[in-house]
Amino acid sequence: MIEISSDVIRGYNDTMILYILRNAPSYGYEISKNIKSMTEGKYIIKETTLYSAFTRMEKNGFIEAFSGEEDRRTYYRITDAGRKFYDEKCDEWELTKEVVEKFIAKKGEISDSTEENDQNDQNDQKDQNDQNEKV
Amino acid sequence: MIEISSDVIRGYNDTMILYILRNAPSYGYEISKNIKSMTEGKYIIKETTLYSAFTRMEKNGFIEAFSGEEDRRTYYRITDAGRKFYDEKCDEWELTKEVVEKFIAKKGEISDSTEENDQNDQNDQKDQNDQNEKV
DNA sequence: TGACATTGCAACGTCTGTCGTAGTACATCT
DNA sequence: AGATGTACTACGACAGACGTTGCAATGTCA
Repeated sequence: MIEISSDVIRGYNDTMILYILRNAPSYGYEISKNIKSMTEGKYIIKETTLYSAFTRMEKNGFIEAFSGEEDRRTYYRITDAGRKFYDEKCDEWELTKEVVEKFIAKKGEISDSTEENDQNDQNDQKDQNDQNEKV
Repeated sequence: MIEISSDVIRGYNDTMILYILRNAPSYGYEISKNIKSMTEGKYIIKETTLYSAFTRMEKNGFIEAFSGEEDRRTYYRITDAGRKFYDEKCDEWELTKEVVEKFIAKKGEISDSTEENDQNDQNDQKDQNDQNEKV
């Protein structure tokens, strides 16, 4: 069973939380359940990760805390700055995906000759850099 | 200009390095140039990040160091364990992508009514969890 | 009624990958 | 001779994630 390591998801926990808060204010436990169900159990955010994300994002002005009137929960709502940050993270994700996927071998796509071609491509690009860009 | 934050790419620097070493042994400077040219300058790995990745991956048995005979460079080659680790990282990437993209708003896809529907979907799933999974 | 699970949160310390800064040494170019 | 490029190494700081613990209210089931 493949597991998502914390290093990989790092930097996107905030984005996930903000995604949920974009629709409606919520609180810790509900958000964690939402993340779990939305990913069909593939990703379960740790409690400490979640609550420390709240503290951090409140400090950064991305979310605001308020108390529920009929319960003892601490609710959070997203701010305009939070929406802006979320949008930027979405753009960043597209770029990250593009970059990382250049280094990912899709299953069934690799043959020996293909690998050799890949290597040649890399060298070609490197040589171009040496000549043109003076890296 | 969007920049890729280190938190986001964290956990994939090793994968990028291993991708290059899968084709042929290489050394620090060449690898960093390869990463830059392969991503068209969109991602430039920091020297310290690169060399600390070498140390870590050698300790983990994913790569092996050897000296170039005609130069003073330290070359690295990938091991079988390194290839296995790389393959696992590729599988993990597919899963990570699937998970993260559930929380990413694609441009032009969002309307007010759609957002409300999203919210309803989340609540439906949450309620199902409450009843079935006893989260 | 009593035991146990769930809900909801806070505090504390640790770990790890990244990165800023700095330094060394040799080569090449102008 | 000085600037720039190549090829590393060492050190320390930082930040996000997470393990652990604790605690209090509520729900559930026997």
